[in-house]
Amino acid sequence: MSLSADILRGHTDAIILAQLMDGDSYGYEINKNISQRAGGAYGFKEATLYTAFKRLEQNGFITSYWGDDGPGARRRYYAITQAGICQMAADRQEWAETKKVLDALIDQKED
Amino acid sequence: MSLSADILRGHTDAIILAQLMDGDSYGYEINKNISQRAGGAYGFKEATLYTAFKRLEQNGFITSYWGDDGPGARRRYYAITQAGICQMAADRQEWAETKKVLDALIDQKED
DNA sequence: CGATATACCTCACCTGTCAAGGTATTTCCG
DNA sequence: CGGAAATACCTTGACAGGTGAGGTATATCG
Repeated sequence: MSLSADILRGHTDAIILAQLMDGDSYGYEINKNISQRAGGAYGFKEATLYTAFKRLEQNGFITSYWGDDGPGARRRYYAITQAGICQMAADRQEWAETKKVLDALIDQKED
Repeated sequence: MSLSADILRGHTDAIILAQLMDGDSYGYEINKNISQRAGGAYGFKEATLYTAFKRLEQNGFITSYWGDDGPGARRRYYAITQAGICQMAADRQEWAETKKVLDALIDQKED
């Protein structure tokens, strides 16, 4: 099953920040890691990804720099900031809360 | 904690359908029930609610009818359709999948 | 009679997603 | 060497859902 976009809306930033907790990375790689971790069930569209980077940087949650060119084209690396780490923690709490609320609302009432 | 709107986006329809599984109801009441079930952490804005009703009805997931006027103003009741019940089941599965994927991506890595 | 609660509805605006299109570099194959 | 493919980045315009602000109508209470 693949998830519809609106379902993930609002979690985009948290997902990217979580990836950057493992160390600096660049767009293509971040997206590949996300797809892999999600079991292929989900991946950002490029436009979504770069829009998110811009937003995150403007908010001070990440910084970026041009890295050494490896194989292929030049890469822009992103690093999480202190503020980004705080935001990430808040996002995790919000996700925990979301699960509680939605479980109560979409309530399976099974058994 | 109150949840930001984007987080719930995409779940609006599922939440309403879930409420209607308990029987026909009308806008104000549905919203009150939702707020209550969510422990006050969340409630739809009226505009969101009525937009959703219209969308759901156009998609054939609910039907509506004017009910007996009780106390206060006239009420429009909504009922879930067979298609709505199917949709609800699909939404629940999607929610289960969402939890899995997001838990993997936002990964707490605690202990 | 006016305030308040109930109850419904619409419109313009904002934000995030994404299809489509574009640029540049490197590698691989023939 | 030439061209295709993979890597890698970025922008634009359109679209959909949420929502602030505003509007309507009825019943109740003081």
